[in-house]
Amino acid sequence: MKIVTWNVNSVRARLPHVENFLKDQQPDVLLLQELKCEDHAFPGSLGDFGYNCAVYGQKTYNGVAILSKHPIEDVQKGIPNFEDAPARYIEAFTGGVRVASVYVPNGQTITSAAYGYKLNFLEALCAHMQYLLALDEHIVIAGDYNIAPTDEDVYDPVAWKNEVLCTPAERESFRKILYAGYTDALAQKTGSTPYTWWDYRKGSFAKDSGLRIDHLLLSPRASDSLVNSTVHRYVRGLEKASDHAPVEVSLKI
DNA sequence: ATGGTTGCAGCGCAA
Repeated sequence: MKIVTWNVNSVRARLPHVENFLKDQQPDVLLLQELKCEDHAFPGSLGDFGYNCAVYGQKTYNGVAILSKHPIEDVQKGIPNFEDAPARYIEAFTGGVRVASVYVPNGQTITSAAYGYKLNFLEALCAHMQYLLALDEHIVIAGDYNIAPTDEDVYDPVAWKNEVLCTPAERESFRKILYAGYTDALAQKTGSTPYTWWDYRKGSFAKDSGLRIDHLLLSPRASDSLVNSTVHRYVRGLEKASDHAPVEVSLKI
């Protein structure tokens, strides 16, 4: 069972890349973030590739979706018990796994209202993820968390010290989710750099100036079935690429 | 060099 998360930075602008990715990689489930379109504008062609689609769209900003080769059931849009107008969370049960596609707010700057909102969002997300653990299912909550969990996940930790994406409060929020019982599937990967996002500016990808901010968090049951995880870096190197690469886990289910 | 790039929308904002 292959599950992939990918912030596409506009699904319409990225349509050829998404189609090619589905054809080439054949994931069972593809979790998308930053659709930047409403439900009616979501490309219907993706269904033609053999995927069912659950879409929570929004005009211009945000938007998340679940694509699956398996039937999609029990769809939940938005984090329960969290008043949150932007389309940043969608959850469903598919192929024996409960999955969610989450787009955590960026946070802009530490002094902005957006930063406080980000921390509130993370608190609500953590509470809901804790609730889900009681179901004792295979669960994969994946997406753009907009947090680099440790200095190991940053190309220049000194330059990024206390910058948004790397602040102690954000990292504490992330650790709370792990302490609740989730496993960061990519955390123990060694070898090449683990980055998932490279800024469009300053030739960041060519210099591998990246951060690891896209994560797949696994419930204990899902973690026990984890076979492999990988970042599809080549996708970031394509013409007209998203600034995020797809990130994959394979589970033995 | 307080910059740089992208997407949406149609100007500045968010990232």
